[in-house]
Amino acid sequence: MLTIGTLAKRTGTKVQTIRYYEQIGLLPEPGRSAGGQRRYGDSELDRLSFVRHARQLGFSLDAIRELLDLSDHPDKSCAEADAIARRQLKQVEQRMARLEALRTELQRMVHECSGGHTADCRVLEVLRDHSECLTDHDEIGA
Amino acid sequence: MLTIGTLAKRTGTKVQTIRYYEQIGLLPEPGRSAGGQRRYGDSELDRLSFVRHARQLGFSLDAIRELLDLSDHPDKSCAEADAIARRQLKQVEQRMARLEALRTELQRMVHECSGGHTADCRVLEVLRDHSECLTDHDEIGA
DNA sequence: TTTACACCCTCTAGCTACTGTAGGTTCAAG
DNA sequence: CTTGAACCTACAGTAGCTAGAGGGTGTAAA
Repeated sequence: MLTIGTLAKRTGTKVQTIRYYEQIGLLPEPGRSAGGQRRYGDSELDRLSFVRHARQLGFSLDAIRELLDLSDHPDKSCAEADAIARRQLKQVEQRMARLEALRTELQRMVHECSGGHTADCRVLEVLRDHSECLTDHDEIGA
Repeated sequence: MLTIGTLAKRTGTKVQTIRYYEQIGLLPEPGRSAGGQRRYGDSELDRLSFVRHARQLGFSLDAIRELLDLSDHPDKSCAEADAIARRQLKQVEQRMARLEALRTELQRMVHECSGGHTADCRVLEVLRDHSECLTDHDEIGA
């Protein structure tokens, strides 16, 4: 039987995060000690590891909920899990493409800056004049 | 004199977002019509364009605040603006490296999935077994 | 002039995925 | 039996918006 702190250490999660996952129903309510403290077994350890690993791969908590549900029903078709993973892959690829454009523009800004006064700063100039920009006007926060 | 809606359209920003920027002090309080509606001029248009462009490049609102301040003081040294941009570039490069690792693992998951039942799903299996994983145990959400 | 309707106003709450704090209780070692 | 680390609940805060309620304004046509 593990305490919440031990579980946290084993999975690289903060204690609060574990309680949060329980609160939003991602982890089941665990057993308690006589004094009311949470006590975990191996199944909870596995489940939390699954969640953390999926988070590290960038899956949203909603996606993880679906994946957990699929994992709990071994007879269901694999297609759904596959679709979720493909969706995630696509998102990652889109983000990478977007970041690459950003990197290019940032590099340009930085390389062209000569280091004088802000009046002639290339960095600020580029930010001021959107017309020189390579990236377009759509989504922020890729 | 522009209404907030016009300003929003011209800069590709939502009306609410403009009011939000004003609220957190990123944009100055504009003049008002007799009836109390916001009216903007060209300087506000420029300032908002600057903000949006910087946001598109992934700068945080705090970083943008600094950049705006530098932009308002043409005699200051350019070094600070340069440092902010370099910091941002570094962050973008880190995120890209991280996403590349994710992409690799996601591709592996997806390619190895044969499409049967979830019991044998490669996607779920990889998530379950962290030891097969190439990415390490640190930050989430790169 | 009235009326229609798009647009504007403030205020508040909600989103994701946590993280931190306050004020108190439990557990295990010594 | 005492100490101190670890636990408990409950609530507030983070970034950067976004959405909704409930009402007021501005302008153009009838």
